[in-house]
Amino acid sequence: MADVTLRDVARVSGCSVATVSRVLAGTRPVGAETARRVREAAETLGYRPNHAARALRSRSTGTVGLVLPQITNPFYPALVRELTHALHAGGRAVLLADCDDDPVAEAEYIADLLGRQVDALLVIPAHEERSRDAVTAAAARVPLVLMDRGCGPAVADSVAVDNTAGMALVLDHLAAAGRRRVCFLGATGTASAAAERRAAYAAGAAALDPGAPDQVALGDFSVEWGRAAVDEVWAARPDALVCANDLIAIGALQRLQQLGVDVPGEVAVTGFDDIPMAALSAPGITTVRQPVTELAAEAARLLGRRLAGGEEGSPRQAIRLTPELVVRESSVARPAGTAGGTVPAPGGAASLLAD
Amino acid sequence: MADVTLRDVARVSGCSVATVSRVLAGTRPVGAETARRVREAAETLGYRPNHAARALRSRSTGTVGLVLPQITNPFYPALVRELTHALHAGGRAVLLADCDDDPVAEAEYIADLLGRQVDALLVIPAHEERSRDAVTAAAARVPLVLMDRGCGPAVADSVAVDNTAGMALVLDHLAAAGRRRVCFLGATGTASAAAERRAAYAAGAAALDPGAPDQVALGDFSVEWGRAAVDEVWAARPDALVCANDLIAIGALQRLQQLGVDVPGEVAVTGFDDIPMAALSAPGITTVRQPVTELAAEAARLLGRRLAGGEEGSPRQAIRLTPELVVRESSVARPAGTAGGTVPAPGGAASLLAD
DNA sequence: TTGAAAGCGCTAACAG
DNA sequence: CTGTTAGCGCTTTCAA
Repeated sequence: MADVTLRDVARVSGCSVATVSRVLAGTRPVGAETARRVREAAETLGYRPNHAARALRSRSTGTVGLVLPQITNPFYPALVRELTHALHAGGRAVLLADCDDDPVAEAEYIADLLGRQVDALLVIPAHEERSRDAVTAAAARVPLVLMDRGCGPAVADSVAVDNTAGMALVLDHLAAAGRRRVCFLGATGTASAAAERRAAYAAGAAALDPGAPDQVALGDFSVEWGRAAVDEVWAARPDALVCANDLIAIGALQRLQQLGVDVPGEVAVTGFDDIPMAALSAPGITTVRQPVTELAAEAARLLGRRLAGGEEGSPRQAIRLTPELVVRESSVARPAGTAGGTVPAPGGAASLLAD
Repeated sequence: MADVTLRDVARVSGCSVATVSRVLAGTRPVGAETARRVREAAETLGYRPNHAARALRSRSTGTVGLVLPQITNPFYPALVRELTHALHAGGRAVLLADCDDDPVAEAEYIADLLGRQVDALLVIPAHEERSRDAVTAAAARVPLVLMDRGCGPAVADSVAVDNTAGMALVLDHLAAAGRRRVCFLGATGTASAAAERRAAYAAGAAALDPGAPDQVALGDFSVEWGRAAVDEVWAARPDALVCANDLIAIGALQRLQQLGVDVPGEVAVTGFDDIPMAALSAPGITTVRQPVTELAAEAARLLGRRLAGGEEGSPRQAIRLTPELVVRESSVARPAGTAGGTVPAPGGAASLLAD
């Protein structure tokens, strides 16, 4: 029951601790027979390496810190899931810190994680500017990958969705569906999601309607703002509301339903991110799905490369992954035959189970 | 830049490493002047304790493992948030493992976390029976607290919501609103949320309607089941659907709207948990809010007590916290004056911000 | 291919 | 109150 150490395994298998270490770590060639005996002894004794000792000696804890602005942001749980799986697959454990959207707390968590000898850091910065110092300092000490949001140019390797491509998918879809009077319900600020989606809308909407780039209402990424934004733009009688994320779209949809407006008949509504709620609202929301699994895989890969070494001098990488359009009922009128009674197919909706 | 060790601090402050250790850890009284010099030296050198070395020596990593069935379960992000905050407040870091509802993966993660010398474990078991062996074994090695779900009697300390009290809140509310033909849309299985809520419904519903305890449809905790369940019970023309969780309630609501049924006019719908989506659906769903902050605080407190020691022999504690009823539009007809046009007050809905 | 030995940075006896 | 000393369990030279 008590902890079995390398010495115990060495004694039982009749060789030295050094040999046992080599067998178990596979760092150097060891005689086949010896190796077998060692492995057998380790097995029967139930040997478990002591990571603290290993870390002290080898200066590597096999641990990665994950710093988030807010785990309750509905886009993050799926990302955290994929990240932990990708990192665990590489034999690493994940230390989680939720900084509650506070850059000061974020800096403290980062310092604490560095003190705990994390091998690397994965950070979704809480703030475009105010996270920069802490992130830059941390990036000088360990490999660090930024995710989802930016934090100034070339501060560290980064992985994020291609917001411009995503917005283009939405606009193409709306154009193909014959929508012409388009409005954008977005968010203020310089954060990448807000700024890039805004800019991509402005760039792409002119092709639909010369006046569209000016039909813009800016607030924050919330349901409340989505509700309020409808009232700001409804007088222009748009036939499509392009929302900068799914929460805004949900709010817009609620307000439209309250006003008795037919969606998608009178107006189409689109979101961005594909959070679980986008599939569950009625009508389901057409949105841009972030490639969460690929985002996580890329982040893990970048970390792995830097950890493997030999990349010290290589330039920062900024990886952008192309998202996918998920078409649901909020942008496409149902075929006439299925108007009543049938359950709408929740297009590719992930099944949510909970208790 | 290079790592500063206790020796460096000792040399600069002119005393022994032991003294420095004492000052910084506060384990023993140290002369005021010496302490000052040590602290000053540590400060100017930028000393950061090496947690790996500390862990190796003191057999305590200051780290707690958190093992979850599925972070994407919409009830867990808020719980994870509160747990990490509560534990960080106690100076502990959190190692996160998401086992994807697989008890085998769960056992592996638990073993890995133990190998990493976590001081304690917080486990939301993936399965009532199949998680038991791994949990029991782990509980023999470190303090372990079970959360949210059960895992056999007296396996470890546990913290969960009082499902019986929660269901009683719902039934009282419906009775006061004059509802009499009540149906339960629940889940099969022996997991505590399913079984306890089912039993509490059966016990409480008889007071409303002698036939109500038999008006039960059982599936799983999903939106899909919520939709299907309506069709199973609708023939009985209930005036209230009591759902075992919010996802079932969301599905039920969707199906009812599709059938053109007025909610809450013809039928009231209630949920359980108060996940974010419950506030965002239209109408908002009346539900039982789990006391997430208190749940987390209790779990942290139990862990702290066991870690402080002196409790080795004390019996397992099973703490049940009383939830709160959150009344929204799905169970209460709007006052006549506010029927049209105004934005519904999203009763206490947490503001969700995302990008 | 293997073993002996030297620590990694820190804490905890044990003296003084 | 403070210093000396002995390791925690492991990896990694250096010799054999």
